Amino acid sequence: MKDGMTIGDAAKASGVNAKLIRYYESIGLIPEAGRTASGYRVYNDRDVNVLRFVKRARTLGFGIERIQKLVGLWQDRSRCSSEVKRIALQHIDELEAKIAELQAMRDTLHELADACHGDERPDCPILKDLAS
Amino acid sequence: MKDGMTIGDAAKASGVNAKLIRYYESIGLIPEAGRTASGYRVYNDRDVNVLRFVKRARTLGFGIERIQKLVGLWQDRSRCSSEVKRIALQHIDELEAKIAELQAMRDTLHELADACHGDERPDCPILKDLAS
DNA sequence: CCTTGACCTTCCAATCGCTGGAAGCCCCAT
DNA sequence: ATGGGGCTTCCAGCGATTGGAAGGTCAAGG
Repeated sequence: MKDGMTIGDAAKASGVNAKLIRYYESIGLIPEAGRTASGYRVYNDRDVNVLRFVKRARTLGFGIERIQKLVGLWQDRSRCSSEVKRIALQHIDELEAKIAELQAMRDTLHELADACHGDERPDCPILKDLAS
Repeated sequence: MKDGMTIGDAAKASGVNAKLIRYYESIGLIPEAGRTASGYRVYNDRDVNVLRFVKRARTLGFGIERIQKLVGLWQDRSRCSSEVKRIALQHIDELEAKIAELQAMRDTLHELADACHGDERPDCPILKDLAS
């Protein structure tokens, strides 16, 4: 094999660890790797690029299913960028929703914590709120 | 039983559904409920208050383990409010971290989406970024 | 009294995206 | 040939639910 690497090499080259590469294969996110005669998976630079794509997409918070679509579009030279953008905007919406949810939690807690003396006395607005 | 309700009644009264109440019991978040002769769980108003407390704490994003501590403090009349506040502040820190992470994702994606024409052409900065 | 239907019980499985471990094979260097 | 690393598979767990299946119980109506 000229271009072939083991899963460990592909892991180093892509930044996706070997365990996770196998997992991605098992769920069909990436295609089944080729094998040596003794059963070792074999990867090439193209495979590593796919892994890097996946890793970057995960970093941006995309779920596996959406990444599958994105990989498909990436490899489809006749794709419409509108399709990609649609997926991105949908994901942004979900991020916004989650952010708003967490901010609401933080704001409420912040108010409660501000109102709490935080000393040796048992009186506590935080617990009062939770018990209400 | 004067004060006893079934799990369904406790669910309605607390807003925590029956399945979840059983789950909370199974993991030890709430104590084991009493039982009727035929094996039905029995709840009283005090139990419902605990369930409401748990529900409110979940709404604020606290994890189960921390809620366990909060319930303990709530029921400990000699608690220090500082202990409660410490837990709340810790949780706020974690919320902040998560918010920042999601915002970073959103901001990056927002920039990419802005740069993407979103039309029938295949050229797409979003995919370019992911492939980089 | 019997049936019906709504409730209750337990247990098992799936979600999402990993991560860890166990048991066993392969490959290379000493 | 022996050791140690890397590879293989499979199984299990994380957190916090949710769903379903299979079966027991209860109250009301015919």
